[in-house]
Amino acid sequence: MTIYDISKQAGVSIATVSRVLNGSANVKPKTRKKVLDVIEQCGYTPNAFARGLGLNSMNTVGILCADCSDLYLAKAVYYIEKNLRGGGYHTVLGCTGYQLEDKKASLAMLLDQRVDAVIMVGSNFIEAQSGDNEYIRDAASQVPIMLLNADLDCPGVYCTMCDDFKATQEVTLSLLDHGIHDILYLYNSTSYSGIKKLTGYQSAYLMKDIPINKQFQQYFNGSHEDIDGVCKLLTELHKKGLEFHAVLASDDMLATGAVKYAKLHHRSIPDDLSVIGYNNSLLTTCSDPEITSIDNHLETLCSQLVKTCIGTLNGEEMPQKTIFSGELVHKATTKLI
Amino acid sequence: MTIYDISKQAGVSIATVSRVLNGSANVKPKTRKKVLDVIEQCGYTPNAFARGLGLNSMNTVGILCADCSDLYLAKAVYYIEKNLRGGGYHTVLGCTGYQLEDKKASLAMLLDQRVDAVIMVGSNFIEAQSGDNEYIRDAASQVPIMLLNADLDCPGVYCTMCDDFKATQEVTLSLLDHGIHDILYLYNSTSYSGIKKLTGYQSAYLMKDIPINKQFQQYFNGSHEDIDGVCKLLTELHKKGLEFHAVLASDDMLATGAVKYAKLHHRSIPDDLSVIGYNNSLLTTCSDPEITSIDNHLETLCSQLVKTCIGTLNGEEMPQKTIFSGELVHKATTKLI
DNA sequence: TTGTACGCGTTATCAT
DNA sequence: ATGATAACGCGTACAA
Repeated sequence: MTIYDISKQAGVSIATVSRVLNGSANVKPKTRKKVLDVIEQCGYTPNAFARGLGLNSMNTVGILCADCSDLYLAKAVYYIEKNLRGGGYHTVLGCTGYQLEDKKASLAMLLDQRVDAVIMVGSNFIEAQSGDNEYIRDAASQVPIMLLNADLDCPGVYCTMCDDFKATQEVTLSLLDHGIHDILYLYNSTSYSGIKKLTGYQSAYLMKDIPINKQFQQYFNGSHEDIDGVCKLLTELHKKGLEFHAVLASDDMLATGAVKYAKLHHRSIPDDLSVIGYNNSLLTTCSDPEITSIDNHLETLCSQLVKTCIGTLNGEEMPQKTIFSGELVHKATTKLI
Repeated sequence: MTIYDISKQAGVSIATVSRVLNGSANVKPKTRKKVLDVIEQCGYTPNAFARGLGLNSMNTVGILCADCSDLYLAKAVYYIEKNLRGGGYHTVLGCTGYQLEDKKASLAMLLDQRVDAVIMVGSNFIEAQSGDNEYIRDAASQVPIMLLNADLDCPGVYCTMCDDFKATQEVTLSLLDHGIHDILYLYNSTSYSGIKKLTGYQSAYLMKDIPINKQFQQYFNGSHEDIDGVCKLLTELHKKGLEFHAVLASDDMLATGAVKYAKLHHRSIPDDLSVIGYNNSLLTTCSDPEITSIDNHLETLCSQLVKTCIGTLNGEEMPQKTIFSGELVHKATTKLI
């Protein structure tokens, strides 16, 4: 069933059918109705490939994320897809994993597929070595690239992020002000935003002129679901004699591990130990006590990102960087005001 | 940059370029090299739309799920996408929500986009009223439809699922055998597999000739993340005087709520109360104690589903139904063998 | 082994 | 307001 079949049955030319299909004004109401009737009756749908060939677009945006089964990334994908759909765009998804070569390959696949734009979700897409981001710059010369929670200065690259630095800085300051100076910072990512969070923590110490103990910055090198591993790490530190009265984690999973550790060693939360997570995800309410966590307003970020994306595709001038603030959500693992 | 440009620069016809591109055997090695060099040098990529138009396929499969931020569905999407990519297919994602009309619209979008097949993830896609599944049957006449954890008898529809009935039946039997007769069954879905799980529970009572108390079948009508709501529901039942010494949940989130309830009311797990979840997700290890849960081998299901999908697309004869067994994974909320 | 020419189903540009 | 026709870029049957 093609546009020709419709045109014949309706007794008009394909041009007229096309006009009806695309809502062109220049078509007599009576003709329009006739054509629409035939279309309805035949259950005709325009061929998307032919349309794509002609317009050089299938209204499709690619989403890249390392692992869409990750609690946080999954939510991001969800919000982004929803907003894209609302804007009339299809979403093609690629989970790249954390290896650079795989990221490159996935991005190349999307470009081959002629997506209109690419959205890269998660700061892990920006590598520490500037040269390793070259493939993103290259891609940006072909289609707009949108980054969520990452930063890359380059024409065609648009960044939407939460000010993670400020968020951890403020929380750390607050803890220090309450007399808790031995804050263990627990992190599992050295990505762009991972580093931002860490430096936020460090800067608070600098501001208060309190010396930083490197022992208090602990990198957890395990899977994103290995809560027990986190518990073990803290237990080791504990046994080594490291004293800490707060755990600030770059991730709710890590914070959950900290709560487990506290229970295992009968340390009372929040009196003896405060725990603060990041993302304010479902995990914060699974734990007992529920975990205080930094919320980076993911839904807002995603909504704004897609607005910027669609705006750009419409040829509008859009901001290269959009930055929101995080917010500490108090629950039961802290006794701060 | 088109195939014409390449053909000119290489001094051959577009047919030869096309042959090189598609790995046709009938091309002289020397010619092939020359063409490949030009392609390499120009960074040429075939236009996917034109290719799609000619072949009537862009090697794209649509995934539909109600909510890809749901822990379980996200994992499914992850595995499926991975397998599809491995098989050379692109993935377009649609989150439909739980409303029938939205599901219909999403499916229609995918068909308009001319995907090669559609994968519907989650039993919530099969409605209780048979007529409400008509849109799926219609779609199946156009492209193969793959169902994960759902069942629909219809040509062109392929089902891959876990035997949820057997899984809950066996667990319930085991509890009954251990003398626990007051098992609260907690569920939040009346989908195909939701019903299967429930009837598995019921059938165990029938087999043992133990009367069923309807009070023990509790439907939780809340959000998929409302752990506190679950806790409240159980508290209410408790206060009403309903006695139960086990909670069998259709979902780990519900089980997490049950653990919370137990703590709140100082009921010891597993001595006074056993708790069993479903899906064996991350949530089972977030709780303290860790939750015994039924694992339905999602990764295996997804891998098999994609095999069936790709096989079908290759014109091979594939089984209409593939059924795997679930497995109880013992953790700390049960004392069964 | 290679080249020519047509078809795929649209959109868009001109005429009329 | 409508129609004829040329792109769009590729795959492929057929010819050479």
